[in-house]
Amino acid sequence: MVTRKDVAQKAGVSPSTVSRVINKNGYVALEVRERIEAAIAELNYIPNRAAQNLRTRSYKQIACISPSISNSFFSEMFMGIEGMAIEYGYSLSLYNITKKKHPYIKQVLEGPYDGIILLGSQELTMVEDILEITKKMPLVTYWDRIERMDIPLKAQIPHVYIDLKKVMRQSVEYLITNGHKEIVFLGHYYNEESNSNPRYKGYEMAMKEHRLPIKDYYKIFIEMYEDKLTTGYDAIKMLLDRGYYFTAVAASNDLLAAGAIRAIIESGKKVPQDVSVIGVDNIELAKIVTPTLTTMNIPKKEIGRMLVQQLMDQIQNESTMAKSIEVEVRLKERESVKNLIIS
Amino acid sequence: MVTRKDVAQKAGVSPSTVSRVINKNGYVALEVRERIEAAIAELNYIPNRAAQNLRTRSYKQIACISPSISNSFFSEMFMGIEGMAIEYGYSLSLYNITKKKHPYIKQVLEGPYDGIILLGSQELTMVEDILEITKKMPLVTYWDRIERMDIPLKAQIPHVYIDLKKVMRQSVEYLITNGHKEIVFLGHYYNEESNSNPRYKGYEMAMKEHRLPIKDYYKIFIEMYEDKLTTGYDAIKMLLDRGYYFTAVAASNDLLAAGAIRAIIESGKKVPQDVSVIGVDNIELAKIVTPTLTTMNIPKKEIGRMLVQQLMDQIQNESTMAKSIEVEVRLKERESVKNLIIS
DNA sequence: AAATTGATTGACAACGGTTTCAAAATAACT
DNA sequence: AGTTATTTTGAAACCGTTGTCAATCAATTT
Repeated sequence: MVTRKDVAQKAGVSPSTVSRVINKNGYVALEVRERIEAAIAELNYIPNRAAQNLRTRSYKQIACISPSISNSFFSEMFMGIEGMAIEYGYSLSLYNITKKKHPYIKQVLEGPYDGIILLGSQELTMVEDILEITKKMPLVTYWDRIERMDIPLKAQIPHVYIDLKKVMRQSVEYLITNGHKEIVFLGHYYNEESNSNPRYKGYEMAMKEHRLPIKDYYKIFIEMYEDKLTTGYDAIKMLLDRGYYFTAVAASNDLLAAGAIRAIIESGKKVPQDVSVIGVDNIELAKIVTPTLTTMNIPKKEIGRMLVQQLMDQIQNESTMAKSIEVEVRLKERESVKNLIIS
Repeated sequence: MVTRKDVAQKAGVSPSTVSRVINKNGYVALEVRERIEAAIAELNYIPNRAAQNLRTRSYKQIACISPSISNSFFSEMFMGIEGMAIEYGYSLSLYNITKKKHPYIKQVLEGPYDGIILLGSQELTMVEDILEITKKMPLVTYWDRIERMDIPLKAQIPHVYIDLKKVMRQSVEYLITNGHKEIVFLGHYYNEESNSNPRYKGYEMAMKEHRLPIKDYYKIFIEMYEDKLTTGYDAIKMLLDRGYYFTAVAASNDLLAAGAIRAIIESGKKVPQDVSVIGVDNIELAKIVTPTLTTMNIPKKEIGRMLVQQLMDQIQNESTMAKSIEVEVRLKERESVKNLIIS
């Protein structure tokens, strides 16, 4: 292995001077710098990263713990994270957590990282684990569940979030504005009762505000798993088979919405002519589906960037204050919602 | 920061002994071991990874360079890679390369990695870069382009691959077996002439073998970009608009196939009743699309695992022989192909 | 009882850098 | 010419481990 010493010898200087050239700090005579650079090139010298890490007490790496990245929601967010991290000179390790196991906490804490970004879905991760990490290493999360935690706990975990209730409410209000009255909520199931389900609350709020009754069959709660992509399909198909009437489906994510569309089309109806569908997330799929999906765009890249910024804040300034940053969501209009008023 | 020294002091032993406990090697009296373990727990001691890396000259990390991981083809492969890497006790850094830039080579070579896995699509990466890396660090690739390189070059780059020609041929033969004769090839465009286009070659071979004429409008070549998800749609739509006749579309990946389906449905025809569509890849999308897509399943997870195995081979045994491993592809039947013979 | 073996420990030399400090050389001012 | 800044360098301490080696001590064999 070629070391700094070899370079120094070849260039006829001391190792210290070579360091100065590598790190571009301190004074180095032009002539000497060139000689050293030549030696570096000639020897194909690459500084030993482990030694640098040891000496500088920093790894220039952050770990990202994420649910299955096959889910394009998270992969897009990851892209945002990566882009921003690179701007800060950091690279990223990725840990996918799946349903079965998560010994990741130990691995990550013992790993060569300066900080951790946790993307959480559902209940895959435990609060205690997070709090444990927080004590040992800078951490920031994007974690659905955090919204449902109590204030003191929330205050301990830096996070970037979107207001799910608000999002769902906007989504449903858009449908209402377009003349829809019979709107099915196709959403996530939470272990707790539905009144702690922010998505449903948003739906409920929009409906109530506009004095629209919520019939029983409007309420569909689904357990989302990575491997169950057709749950939205199944649910809406059942509704249609039983002859229930509705003019729109407000899904709490695009996957469910896509399933709904498929069920509707298969039943012989048309989207959006007969039934409108709206989603949340705006994942790639939304552009591919027929018809293309109107949805609430969650700015995943942007969230990724903010996560990194907040983490860097902690790493660089040792600021202990756990920040909470809300990201706004906007409607992305496409083809899957019909305006019942104009026509 | 808590170091091994602190632990040693607390436990009343020498640092060396603490090391023995951590690494579980050498002799340590039971009683002493317990004392040390207690001290470790109490002090919340975590071994400094940089020091370990430096000392052992290994990072226990590998870098994965991949095209946009939003593409579920690659994210699935990544999942396979990650799973296998963990079994070997390694973790993964992920670098997404995009169209614009790739200064990744330098970054990765200077990074804390024991090896590199390169997932390549199209021409994003340059052969010279790869060869440069090969000289400095264990590397293994899954890279479409490698199949089109000349033998001596190929022999220098360890890789796992699928035979694109064979795959496409199987796909088309399946259509033919199902009674299709007028089959449109909807495939990738390569810079070179089509006779070095393995996908097209496979199509051509199947058609010729069965004495089926290839009409001009059967041949569609498309430049695939991440951001152009609708190119398959556009192409087939044009064909339909102009009134060309065909009973099936053999697409060279699922994205193109999905676009084709959408175009066909929009034109008022049905899939597979009027036109059959077959894809290649078997990405998640294939299950979601309506109708679900019959496609050639590329075992992405499996490829990922083999990539890691081959890399570990290099890392551990210093075996310099660049291996070439072919992975077999199988048909995954779903709903998008109609059997014209039975009906 | 002496000698051999095995278990158990600590001292110490790396590993390959960064960074502080002081010395030496050069340039800039009185 | 003498003094004071400013560049330019190398020596040396240190980062926190691993792993070799020899020393110690108890157990076993001759």
